[in-house]
Amino acid sequence: MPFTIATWNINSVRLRIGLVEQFLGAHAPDVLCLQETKTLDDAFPRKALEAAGYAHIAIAGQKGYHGVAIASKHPFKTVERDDWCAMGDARHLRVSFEDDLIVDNFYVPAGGDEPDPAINPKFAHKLKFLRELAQWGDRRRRSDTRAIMVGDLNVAPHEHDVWNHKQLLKIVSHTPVETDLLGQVFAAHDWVDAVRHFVPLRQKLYSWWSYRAADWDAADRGRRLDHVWVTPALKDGLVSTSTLREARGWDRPSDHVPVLVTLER
DNA sequence: ATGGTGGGTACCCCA
Repeated sequence: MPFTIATWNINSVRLRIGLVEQFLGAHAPDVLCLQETKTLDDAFPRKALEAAGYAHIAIAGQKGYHGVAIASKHPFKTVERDDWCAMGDARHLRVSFEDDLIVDNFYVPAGGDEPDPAINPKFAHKLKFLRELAQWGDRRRRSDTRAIMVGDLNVAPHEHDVWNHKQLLKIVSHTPVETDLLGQVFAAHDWVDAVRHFVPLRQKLYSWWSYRAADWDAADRGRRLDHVWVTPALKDGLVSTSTLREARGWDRPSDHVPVLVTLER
């Protein structure tokens, strides 16, 4: 049975629940992982997702900032939430399914504007979060573990994950210290980039375009900040991927678009 | 070199 997972930084799930419903109606992933839900759990639009066929919902919210959620057509076996950098932020959820498939959903700190941890505490926090992720990856996992890691990792790791590699080297999300650290996270578990598995590294691909550009589509100054990684046990089952650029042009859009991966589980 | 827009919240935080 093919299984489709989607990840989407929604930038307020309450404001954009209509877009979420539209997306689910059109693409019907088995599992949708959201970031930046920006709402307390009590105010999460649970009923709308249930009505769309997603009866199983895991939420980690906080007031105003951050917040992640996982909505699923299939029941969870376990739901866990880790605290990263001992900040108490709602930036992570892990669920498993009856067949022991694991899904981790992350919202990595954006890191502010100044890429210097000595003067920018937000950037220091981001680097610490990525170092913890690399350590987390060090935990020994069985070679047959079937796990998927998704989320807004707020790092565009490769040259063609940004519109201008040379110019972005000084910009938070594409600085060498960040891309090196994300590389360590990636290597720690022998992850497979399920999107780049299908889209060659030489081809530009973005999942985020700033709200500040006058014409995001024409300027096309995007970055690929949203990722879907799988363990080697799932690699041979990878079927397809899509990054829904058109969603950036929807009415009152998120600045991120959904990224989907289909695989045989 | 600068400032641009869009969330949340409560007059300022964050992306």
